[in-house]
Amino acid sequence: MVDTNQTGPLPSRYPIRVGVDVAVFTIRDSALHVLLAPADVAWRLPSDLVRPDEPLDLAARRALTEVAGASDVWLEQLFTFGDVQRNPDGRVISVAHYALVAVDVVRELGERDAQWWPIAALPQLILDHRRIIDYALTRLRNKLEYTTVGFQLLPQRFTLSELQRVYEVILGRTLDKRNFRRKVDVLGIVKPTREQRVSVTGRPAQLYRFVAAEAPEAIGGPEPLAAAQQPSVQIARIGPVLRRRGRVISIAPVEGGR
Amino acid sequence: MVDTNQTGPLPSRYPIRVGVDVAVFTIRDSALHVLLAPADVAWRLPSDLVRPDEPLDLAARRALTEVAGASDVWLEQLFTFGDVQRNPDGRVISVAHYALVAVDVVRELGERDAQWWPIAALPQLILDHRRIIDYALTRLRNKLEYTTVGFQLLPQRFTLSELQRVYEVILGRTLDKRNFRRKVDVLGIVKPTREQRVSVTGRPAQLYRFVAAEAPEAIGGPEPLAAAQQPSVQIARIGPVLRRRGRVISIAPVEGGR
DNA sequence: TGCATTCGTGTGCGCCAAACACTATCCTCG
DNA sequence: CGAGGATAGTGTTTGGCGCACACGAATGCA
Repeated sequence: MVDTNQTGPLPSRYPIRVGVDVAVFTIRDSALHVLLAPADVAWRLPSDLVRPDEPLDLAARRALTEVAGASDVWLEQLFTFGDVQRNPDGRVISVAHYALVAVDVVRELGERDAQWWPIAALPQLILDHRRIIDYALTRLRNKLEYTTVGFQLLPQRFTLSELQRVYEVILGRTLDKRNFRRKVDVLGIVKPTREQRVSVTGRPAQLYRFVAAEAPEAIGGPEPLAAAQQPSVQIARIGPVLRRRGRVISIAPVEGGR
Repeated sequence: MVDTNQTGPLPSRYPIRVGVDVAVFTIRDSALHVLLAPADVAWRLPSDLVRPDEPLDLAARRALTEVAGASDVWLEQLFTFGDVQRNPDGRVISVAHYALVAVDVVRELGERDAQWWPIAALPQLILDHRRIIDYALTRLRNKLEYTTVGFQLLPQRFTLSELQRVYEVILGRTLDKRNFRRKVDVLGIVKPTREQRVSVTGRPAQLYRFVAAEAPEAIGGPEPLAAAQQPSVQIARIGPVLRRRGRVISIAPVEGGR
C-alpha cells in the first residue's frame, strides 16, 4: 500500500490537477438564478485551479470573486467529481462547491459577460457543470428543510413575505402564509426591527432580522466540518422534517419522546 | 481566471497530490467498529494515492481491499479535506470515503495487524483521521434515517432483531420493538424467507431479506451522484424523519398533504 | 372616497409517532 | 420430562403536530 500520509519526496510529475467549481445561487425576480460565465459556445461555472498553498474553500471563494464581487458569501463544499474522463484536457478533479448570496451583496459582475441564469432555463454548459448545478440544487432543497441557509439569500432586513418567497422559490411550491409564519415564530429565529418596508403598493410590511435560535451545541449537523468553515449563521437549525410524497416513514423513532 | 476546464499543457510540477481515506464500518458484538491499520505509534485509516487513470471511488475501494478482502462493499464519498497543513509531508488533499460492510463479507484482514476498533474506544490516529471518522459517523447516523443504508451492515438473510440492533447500535439508543417492526412492515422493505435462524437459545427467528421498496424514481436523494455509483440497493428510501431533541420544526410543510 | 394590493392573524381536524406487556417457542439442565 | 431461561412475535391507546382554510387592516393611487 502506498501510504498517502507518509510519502517521501514528491513524484516529479504527478499528473492529477485539482480544481474548484462553484455554483452560485441567488434569487432575482422571484426565481432562483445561477451565475455563469461564457466559455466558447457554451457556459460554465466559476472555476479555478487550486493553488498549492491555498485551502479548497478559499480557492472556491477566489473563483467566485473573480466573476462577481461579493462579500459575506455563504459557501459549502458539495462533492468532488473525479471521473477520469470528465475533462478531455487531462485529469482534473473538481471539488465542487455551492454558494448562496443575497442579490444586494453582489456588487457587480466582474468578468465581462458573466450572467445570472434562471435555473428553469439554463443554457448549454460545458463538461459536467450541469450535473453540478443539479446536485447543488437538491442539496440546497434538502438543506433548506433542516437548517437556516435560506436566510443567506436575503438581505439583513427582510419581510416575512420575502422569507416565505425564498422557500417557495427553492422548493418549487407555494406555502401557506399562516402556517409559515407560525413556524417561524415558534422557532424564534427572527426578531422584528423597528422599521417597516414601504412597498410600492399595499400595506407596509414589518422588517425582521435573522437571529440564531439554538446555540451551536455541536449537534453534528450534516456538514459539521463545512460548518466549522462557515459563518456561524449557518449553524442554527430550523429543524428537520424531511418528508416526501406519499407515506414516508422512518425506521428510527423521533428522539425526545412525547 | 485560470480556466480549470481548458488548461493547456500540464504544469511541469503540480505539487498537490490527491489521496483517498476510507472509514470502513461494520458491526461486531453489537457494537460499531472501524477498520484501522497500524502506522508507527498511532493508527490510520486505509488510504492511498489516487492513480492518474483511476476514478476516486475505485481508489477508495482499492485502499479498502488492500487492508481487508471484501466484496460488495457499499461505499460513498464523504468530504474532501484540503487544509494546506493537514499533512506535514506536503500538500495532499484527501477525498474521504466511508464504507459499510457486513461482518460476514469481510474475508480476512489482509495487511498484518489491521484491526477492527470499536468506535467507543478508538486509539490514537494520525493526521485528521479522527475527524474523518467522526464526520463519517454523523453522516451515517443521518443517512440511516432516510435511506436503507443500514441493510449494508447485515448479511443477505437476517432477523428483524438483528436489523433493529443495527439501528440501535448506530443511533446509540434503544428502539421499541413493536414500533420498529410495524414501520419496517409498512415500508415493505423486507420479505420473509422460508428459513428460520436457529439460535443458540430462545425461540427461532424468521429470516428476512431486503427488498427495495420504491422505484428509484430520481427523487433526488442527498447523494444522487454517489448513488449512481452505488449498488441499486442504496436507493430505496426508508423515509426521512429527522428530528432532534426538543421541539424541532421545519419551515417547509410536508408535501402530499393530509 | 373607492379600488387595488399586500400585510397580518386563529381554529379545528386527522394522522402518525410513541408508550406500553404479555404469550409463544425453543433449548438446556436437573 | 418438567421448569426455567432466553429470545421471538404481536395491538391498542393517546396526544402532539402538520395541514387546511378566510377575512379585516393599512397603504397608495386614481
